[in-house]
Amino acid sequence: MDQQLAFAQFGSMPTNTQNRRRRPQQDRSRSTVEAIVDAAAQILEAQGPQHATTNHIAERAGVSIGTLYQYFPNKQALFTELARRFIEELGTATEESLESISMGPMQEVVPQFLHTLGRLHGTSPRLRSFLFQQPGSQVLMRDFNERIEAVVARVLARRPEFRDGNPTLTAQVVVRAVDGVMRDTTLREPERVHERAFIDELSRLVLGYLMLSATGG
Amino acid sequence: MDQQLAFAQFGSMPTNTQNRRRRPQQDRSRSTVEAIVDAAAQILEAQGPQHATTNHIAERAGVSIGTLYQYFPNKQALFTELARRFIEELGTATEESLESISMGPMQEVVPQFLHTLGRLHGTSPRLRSFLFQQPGSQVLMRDFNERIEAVVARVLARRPEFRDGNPTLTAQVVVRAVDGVMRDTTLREPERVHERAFIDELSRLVLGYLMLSATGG
Amino acid sequence: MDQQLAFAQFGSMPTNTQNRRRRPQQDRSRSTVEAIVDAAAQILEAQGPQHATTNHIAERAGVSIGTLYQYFPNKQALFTELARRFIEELGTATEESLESISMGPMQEVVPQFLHTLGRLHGTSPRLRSFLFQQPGSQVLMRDFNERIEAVVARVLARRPEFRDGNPTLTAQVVVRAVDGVMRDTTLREPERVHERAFIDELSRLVLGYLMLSATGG
Amino acid sequence: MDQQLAFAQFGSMPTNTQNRRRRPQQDRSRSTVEAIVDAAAQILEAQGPQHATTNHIAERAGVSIGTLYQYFPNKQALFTELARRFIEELGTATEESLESISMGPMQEVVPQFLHTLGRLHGTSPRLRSFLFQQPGSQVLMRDFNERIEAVVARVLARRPEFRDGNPTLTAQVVVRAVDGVMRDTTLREPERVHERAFIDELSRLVLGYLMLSATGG
DNA sequence: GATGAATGAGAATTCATTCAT
DNA sequence: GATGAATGAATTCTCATTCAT
Repeated sequence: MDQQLAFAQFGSMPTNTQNRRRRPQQDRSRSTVEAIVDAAAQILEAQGPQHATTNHIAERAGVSIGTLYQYFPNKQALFTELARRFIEELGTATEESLESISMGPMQEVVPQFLHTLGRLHGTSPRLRSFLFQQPGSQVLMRDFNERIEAVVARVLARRPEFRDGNPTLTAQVVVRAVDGVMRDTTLREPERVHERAFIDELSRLVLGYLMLSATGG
Repeated sequence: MDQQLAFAQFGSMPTNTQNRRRRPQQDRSRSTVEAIVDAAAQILEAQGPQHATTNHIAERAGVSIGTLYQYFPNKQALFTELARRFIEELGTATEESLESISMGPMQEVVPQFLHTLGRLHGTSPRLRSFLFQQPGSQVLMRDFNERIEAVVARVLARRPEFRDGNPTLTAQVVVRAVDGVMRDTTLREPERVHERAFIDELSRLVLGYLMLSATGG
Repeated sequence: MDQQLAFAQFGSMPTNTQNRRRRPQQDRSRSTVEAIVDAAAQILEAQGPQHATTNHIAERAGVSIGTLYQYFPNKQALFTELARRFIEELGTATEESLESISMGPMQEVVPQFLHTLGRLHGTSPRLRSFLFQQPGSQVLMRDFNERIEAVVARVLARRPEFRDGNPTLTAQVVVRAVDGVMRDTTLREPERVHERAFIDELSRLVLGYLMLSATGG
Repeated sequence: MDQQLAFAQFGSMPTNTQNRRRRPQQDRSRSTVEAIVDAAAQILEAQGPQHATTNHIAERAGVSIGTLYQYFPNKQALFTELARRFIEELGTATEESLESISMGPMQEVVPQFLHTLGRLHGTSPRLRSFLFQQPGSQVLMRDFNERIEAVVARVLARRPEFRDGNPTLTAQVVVRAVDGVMRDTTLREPERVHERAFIDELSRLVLGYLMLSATGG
């Protein structure tokens, strides 16, 4: 009932996290917003969109429906904020993992990266799927993917093997392909995402492609 | 308004009646069912799920709401039937394209196949996305993907290069990766799916992987 | 499924039963009406009013909905006809039983009568209750009860003990009291209606009253 | 329009919330529930079940349809609550009348009691008939009748004349017989229930039976 | 006469949103 | 700020009835 949403664990919100010195009232209302957004995320993940009614969300958040509308002009705005946070956190977490493992030999780096990605993907598959379905989440998704693709492109560009390739395009294809396999697999066979065999096979996909791309195809 | 839904062009298929309230006994009612399912598909694709109310669907189909409920016990059953048809047709079309192009050299076969897949994917992206989201479509999706993966595996197995590999696993990864890239790209940059550069890059992904897999990784 | 409705067994319809010489067509349509009315009775008794939709009735009767409307202008008319038949048959059966046992000593006559009444009451309690609830069945019910009350009054009047009483009033009270006990008991403890102890107790009720009434109260 | 339903005058009673969606927490909502239940009772009594639609009930209660559903999960639950209240109030009123008049001579007590019962019965005959028809009201009815029968049995047991009889059985028959006569008569000739002649005749029925039962039949 | 596909008014119910307290 | 009672438009679904074949 009170479990924090899993995706929230990958780090705290970066949105104006610095220099915050709030008065108690603000703290209270801050945590109210938090509670509402978390409640929405929980319900979406655990019970699906049909159950994510504003009344249900408010109840789960432990506030009245009136309070919910004090902070969000309408339901859509709540989902949009949730999407924003979700992507923000997922993006940050992904970037961090990526940066931290980027300089070893490809044969090691790739599986490590995929393993991390699997963990991130496995976190809230239904929520993720729902948010990416939302009207207007195109933009968010684009931003998110561009962010990830940019990191990957940067990582590739740093490597001598890719001096002659097109890191941007390569990154796009890699990220989307991995994303696709992960998403499908997460929804259909959630456990497999963490299995060694799965990671290895996916690594082969990426490595094969990178090798081809490195040499200019 | 009256444009036939694209996916319907791949030919009709046998009709299971599981989710049907009444089996049509006259020609008139057969085309009525068709009209209803088509209307649902059109609205879903063009306007999204929010607009796919039973009344709207009936109206678009040119029948009364009562008629709709004569053939479907509830809204969900209509969507289930739509999903069944969609997947059936998409599956058949995919299989056919695949089989017909399967024996040339890899460097030619793969782009051809991807081109076809791009066309099929581009057909009804929102509808597709919606249907795959539906409760219970897990099963349909699994069946569909297994079907495609089976054809790909069969094609691979026929090739001498893959004598030593694991065609089933390879097929799974290829199909899902391609599916993922296609899906993402279709939703975000629909035109790109048909561009030469995109197809070529995706071909590189597949070819690189296949080469690695063929030699046993 | 095809069992004739129990209430129909107490004798055939007296409505223009004589001199009938129908052509086959007429016979066929006669039995169609029969089938429809019976189907309605069966559904009402076995499944309750909620399930007695015109479509369901027609289906059970083995005819199309169109045919039903060929014979009855609307649903209400069907129920009215059913009520007419029900009461007609129940009335006739009751009268016959009553007349046939009327001249023995009271201590024997009354239990016999009550036993018969119990059998008649037990026949179709839900149907009976429903029909008597129908708008416009007031009249039918009044007629029916008056008919029964008239027979009872006649029977009483024939007896020397009641020479000084008011047989009409007495009959009214007896019939309604017995009817009330029967109805309650039939609905709540259907088996008891046929039990000796129940009949005996009810007999005491009637006999006590008749004795008081006979002597002028 | 705004006349309080007669049966409501017997005093309020404890409220069980089993069939309630939300328990009123403010005074406002308590009276809202009251208004809804009363409106249902009024419509049922005055216009019959066909007119007792949820929209009509809400309108008559002066609230929106949404408010109705805030307190009752569905229409049936509203009727169940109404039945509960009706029976509760009728039961209490009956018990009170009974207890208060129980020790005089039979010839006086019985008519008094019947007069009271007539008044209670005359209150809402259609509503009563409808409620007792409802699925699941078997239980309520059984409880109600057992309650009344228990009081009558207790009253009888206190009397020396019945020392040798079976007060429980006797009470059952008396209560059901009176109930039956009352019910029939209320529906068919509502005014008669209050007439002296009717009460006297019914008294004779009861007295005759009690005399027979007292002496052991 | 019979059929059954089609109709559509109307009923139940939901849920995002408002607003008096 | 917070509450929760109230709102009512919108949605799903039913079923008596019609009518072309």
